[in-house]
Amino acid sequence: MKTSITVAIVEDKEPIRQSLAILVDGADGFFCQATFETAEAALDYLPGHCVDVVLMDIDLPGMNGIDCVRHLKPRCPDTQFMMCTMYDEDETVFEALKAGANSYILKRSPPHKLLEAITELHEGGAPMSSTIARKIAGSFHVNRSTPTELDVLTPREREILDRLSKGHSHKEVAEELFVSPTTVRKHIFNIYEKLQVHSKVEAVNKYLGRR
Amino acid sequence: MKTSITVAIVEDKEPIRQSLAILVDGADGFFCQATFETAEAALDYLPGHCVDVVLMDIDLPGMNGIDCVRHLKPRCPDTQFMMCTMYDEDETVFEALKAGANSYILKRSPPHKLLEAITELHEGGAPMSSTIARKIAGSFHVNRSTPTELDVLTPREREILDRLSKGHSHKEVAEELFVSPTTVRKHIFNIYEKLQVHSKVEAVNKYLGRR
DNA sequence: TCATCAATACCGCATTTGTATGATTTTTAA
DNA sequence: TTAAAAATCATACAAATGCGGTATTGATGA
Repeated sequence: MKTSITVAIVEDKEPIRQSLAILVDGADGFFCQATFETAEAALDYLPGHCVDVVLMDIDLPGMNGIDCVRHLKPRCPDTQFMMCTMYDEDETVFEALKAGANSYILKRSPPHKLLEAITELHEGGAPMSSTIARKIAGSFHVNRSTPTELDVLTPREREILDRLSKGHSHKEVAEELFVSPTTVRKHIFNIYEKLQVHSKVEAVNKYLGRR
Repeated sequence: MKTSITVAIVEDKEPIRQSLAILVDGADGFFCQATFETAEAALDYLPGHCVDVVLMDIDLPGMNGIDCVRHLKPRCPDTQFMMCTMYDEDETVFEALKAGANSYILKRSPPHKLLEAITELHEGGAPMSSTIARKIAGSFHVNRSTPTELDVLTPREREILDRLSKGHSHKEVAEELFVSPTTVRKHIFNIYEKLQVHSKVEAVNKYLGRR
């Protein structure tokens, strides 16, 4: 037989905590090992009894759920933390991820979705409510509206500039592209002429559109 | 009746393109409106005939799928782009998201998962293969411009770094601050130590909060 | 077909930069 | 008041960079 996924719940509101515990314990393959009303109580118990998955409310009395994760994650690196909350404000989401949460689910999700998410989380995924996922993906999106200035560069030149922008040296770029360092230098020289700059930092600034 | 989700496929390898098209067209509620072998062909057609969802391979001959998305997204802002590829290297994933992709699915995903993902994408989600989602969530945990990292710098060091970020040379900074070039170099060396970098571009990237 | 451009490559020189060591003077904090 | 941190300057060397010229090959286009 396969062992159950052990779960802990941190949630201050009695009825919600109860129904979550019942949901988890009632399902096949899940075991609700502990529930806590406060972040402090969880901090006290969990480091010695690491569970597979923690469902963490954010809006708790005293220490909030995000800070609780921040403290717990280093001490229970194998435990997966699922933020489980009402709100989906940008800042809260990103703070939670920075703190070490692996998943962010809105409480309005239907029960079967929650169980699915716990399983997915335990199997190495990072389940997110769809609006959350969209926020996260969108946070990477940069509108690098080609300021026509970069259009004068050849594809090769752009590739080299891109690597320079990552902090690579002439030699490193040469090795990455399997060409000689002198070739790279020549390309860079051409890039400088086209962009009217005289150093890497200036070129990279133009490339990344920061003025 | 509800209208079908219109889909376009960009994939150079014939058999994969075919089976994707058949999969999509054969399923209820989906309509494969167009397929392309190259990014260039997609760039030519799509801006005039925006579809709901584009399945985009990354490893294409000529322009790659990421650059293709970069060009298409601004012109088809309502179209959702799903990267659909073999590999899951960090850089590729983040580049795709920066370019405007909303979803990133590995080709090894089973067919029914792919259809589910298309639906989820169309409904406002951002479906990711689990390993990808974990990468993305994790990227917030470790990096992201950490204001705390710059806190270790002294005000003077920050001032110097700020001028470096504008593309000024050691000597120029020295003149601006009325100190000797060697002093500036000493400061820069200390900055590098604190930020754990070895070049101006890397330091400036950290200063301006890139990865 | 010829001209142009992109990509490759080499040589060389002066300057800038990265790294290291050491020292003096302010400023700040304990 | 004393110790620690910050800012200043010097010297030195090796590596990286910026700038100039030149040249071959392949692709593109007029």
